[in-house]
Order: sequence, then C-alpha cells, then structure tokens
Amino acid sequence: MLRAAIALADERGVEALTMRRLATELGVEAMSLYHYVAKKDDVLDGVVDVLASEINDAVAEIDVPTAGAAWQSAARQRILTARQVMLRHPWAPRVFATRTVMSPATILYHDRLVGLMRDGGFSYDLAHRAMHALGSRSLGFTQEMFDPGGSMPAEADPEVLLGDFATMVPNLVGMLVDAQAHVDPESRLGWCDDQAEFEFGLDLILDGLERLVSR
Amino acid sequence: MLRAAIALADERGVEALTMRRLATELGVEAMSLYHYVAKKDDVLDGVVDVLASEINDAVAEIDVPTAGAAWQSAARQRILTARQVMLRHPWAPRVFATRTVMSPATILYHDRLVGLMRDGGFSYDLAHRAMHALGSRSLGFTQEMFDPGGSMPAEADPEVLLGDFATMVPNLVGMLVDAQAHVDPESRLGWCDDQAEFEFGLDLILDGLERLVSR
DNA sequence: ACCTGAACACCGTTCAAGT
DNA sequence: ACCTGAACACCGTTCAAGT
Repeated sequence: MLRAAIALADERGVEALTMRRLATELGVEAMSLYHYVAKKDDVLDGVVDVLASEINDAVAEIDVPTAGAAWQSAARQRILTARQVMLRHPWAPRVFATRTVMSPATILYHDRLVGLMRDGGFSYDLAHRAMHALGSRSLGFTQEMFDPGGSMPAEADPEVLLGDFATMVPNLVGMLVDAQAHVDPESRLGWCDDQAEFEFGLDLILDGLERLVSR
Repeated sequence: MLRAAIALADERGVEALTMRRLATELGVEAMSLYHYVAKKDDVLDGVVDVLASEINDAVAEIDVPTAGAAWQSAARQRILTARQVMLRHPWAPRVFATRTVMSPATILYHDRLVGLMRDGGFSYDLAHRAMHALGSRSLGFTQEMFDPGGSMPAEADPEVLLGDFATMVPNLVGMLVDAQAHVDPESRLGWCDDQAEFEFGLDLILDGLERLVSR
C-alpha cells in the first residue's frame, strides 16, 4: 500500500495521491484502506518512513572510517547518499515538511548521524546544534527561497516589471547576468538547487563544525 | 482580503484558510472572491507577498554600515528581523514552502540581501552560492527534521519501543539526557527550533562566508 | 478479518444570472 | 463592475451492512 502510494506520487504527483485514487490503484474500493490506517496522515507518515528506510538501507552500505577528522567526509557521503534517494522522489521534501511526528526510520537515521559525530569527537551539545544547523539538509534537501535561474523574471509582478526591472532589483539582475554560466536545468530538488549548490552549503556547515570540534 | 486571510490563519490555522471561510469572514458570499483572484493559489501568493512586505518594512528601519566586514552583522540583523516577523505567523513557513513562484516582495528582499553582500566584497558568484547556502534561513526560518526536546520518545513506533529504545537509538537518548538543560518550549517556529539554535546555524554559515570573502 | 455502498460534510471552481 | 445561487466534480471520513 505504501509502495503503491509512493509509485502514485512518483508518476502523477503528490496532489494525485488521494485515498480514492490510491484505492483504485490497488484494485480495491476506497473505504477498504481505512481498515489499515485510521486517516490519510497515517499513509503520509508511512510513506515518509519507507523513504527514510530506503535511505537507511543505502547508507548502511557505506563502510568508511568515522573516528576523528574522518567524521566529516563520512557525514558528507551519508548525506549525499540520502540526497540521491530524495532526488528520485522530488515531491518528498514537501511531504516531509508537513509531518509533525518523526518516523522511526528518520529517528534511526539521525541517531546514526549523531553517533558518527560522536566518533568525530563532538560533545552531545555540539551534535545537537549540528543537527539544527543542518536541518533538512541532513536528509539531502533544502528549502530554497530563491530561484535565480528559474521563473523569476518571467513571472514577476506587473508593478515590478513596469518600473524598470534592472532599477528595482539591480543586484539580482547583475547576479543573473553573471551567473548565466552555471545554470543547470537538470537535477533540481524543489526550487533551483543543483548538486553543486547543495554541496557548497553542506560543506560550509560541515567545515564550520569541524573547526569548532577541533579547536 | 489578504489581511483577512492572514488574520484567519493566525487565529485558526492555515487549514482553516478556505475560500468559503475567508468569504464569510469578509461578510460576503464565497464566490465573490473570484472576482479578485482567479484561484486560491493567488490568495496564498498574495499572503506570502504581504508577509514579505512586512519583513521589508521592518528591515528598512535598520540603518547600519554594510561595507567590508560589516556586511556580516548587517546581514545577521536583517535575517533575525525577518525571523521576528515570521515568528508572529508560525504557519507561514509551510505556505512559503508550497509557493512555486517568488513574490515581488520576496524578490526585493533577496535583492537587498545580495546588495549587502556585494557591499561586503562578495563576487556575484559567491553571493549566489550564499543565497543557496542560506535557503529559507534568509527569511528567518528553517526546515527542521529533528525534534529532540519534543514528541520523539512519546510518539515512537511500537516496534522501536518494544526493542529497548536506548539500544535502538543510543546516541539520541544520550543527547536527550544531556540536552535536558536547554529545552525551551517557547518561541519555536515549526519543529524544535528555538532562537539560540537558529542563530547558531546562521552564524555557522555567515562565518563560513566571511572566511571565504576575506581570503 | 476484510471489504463494500451509500451518505455526510466539506472543498475549489464554473456558470448563468442578477444589480 | 461587483455580487449571488445553484450546481459540479472532487475530497476525507462515518457508518451500517455485507462476506
């Protein structure tokens, strides 16, 4: 059932993931699903858990040292592996964002990540702060507010377009022109968020943490 | 109308923000709203824009130097000001997360933030990467995956609870025990995300950027 | 234990009609 | 230009009933 839900979201988007449609996809009447779950939220919780399990499985295959300074590249590899799983389900970040309780598999994932940092010499307190600093990045995605290569100029409000765009937002326009080089329409997760940008932000945080732990 | 929508979400939650309810709140029939907007998404886009304008207004009052190394504290102050606005509307992050096009006011906000970094000596390329690294943090909120002080142990799955919790996730349990000190039930935005944690992550990124720009 | 059909309360949205 | 009423297609969910 959860597998079917994920397949449905993959093929036709999250908004197509409805109890009625999921039921017909399973060759069953809509209300039969309520024998296995109490409410739709349970399905979404389950979907998140399956995805997190997929990540845990992928991450479990990684066998690298974690002690001392090695924690950093180990964490990096783990998070980028998680990201690969998430990239296969571009709708997943939005579902993760709506969950209020953390799924068992997600808890497990973060426990291991904290463990890895402990191996690297982190105090519990620093590991705690590190988790907050990473936020959703620990699972391989970010919530972007800003899409410089994307739809910005095209969809801008008339008010902004009537006044000269370049005068209203000169810095963004300058950046757009300058950034023309590395626009990559592939491999985005949510907004503009290609692999290089993700890794830049991730490394910024990991480097900062390493500096703190080795001081 | 947008003001009414925000008030409604503030008082009764985003899920209560429905076209029909918004209409009755305005003392009008539900379908009258469709003379001002084409679809509900337009309302949400508008709500986001009003919030971003509120942030722009608040930020405009800040008058601090931005040249050279001063960029960092100026950016910090701006982002924490944005956060104060967001904290008044705890449902807002989720709405921001669902928008696919960036509102004019949000564009403006980011343009000024890029401008500030330019004052600080950033290349367009570094400013671009900085925006990605910050992600939604630039507007004062984060997408947290992890709630150590919150509902985690209480809501854990039977499977995890039956096996000894401390054996399943020893690192999180250790962290929870250790972290008992700084649990703050107030001032959370979304998941567990208090002011100190937000500032820690923010400074980690800003410090990393400063190091890059001053190398 | 598992599934169904009919029904309820609620959505967003269309459309033809009113002033 | 602005508002309305009735209606449509679609939700999630309840409930009593079937096997």
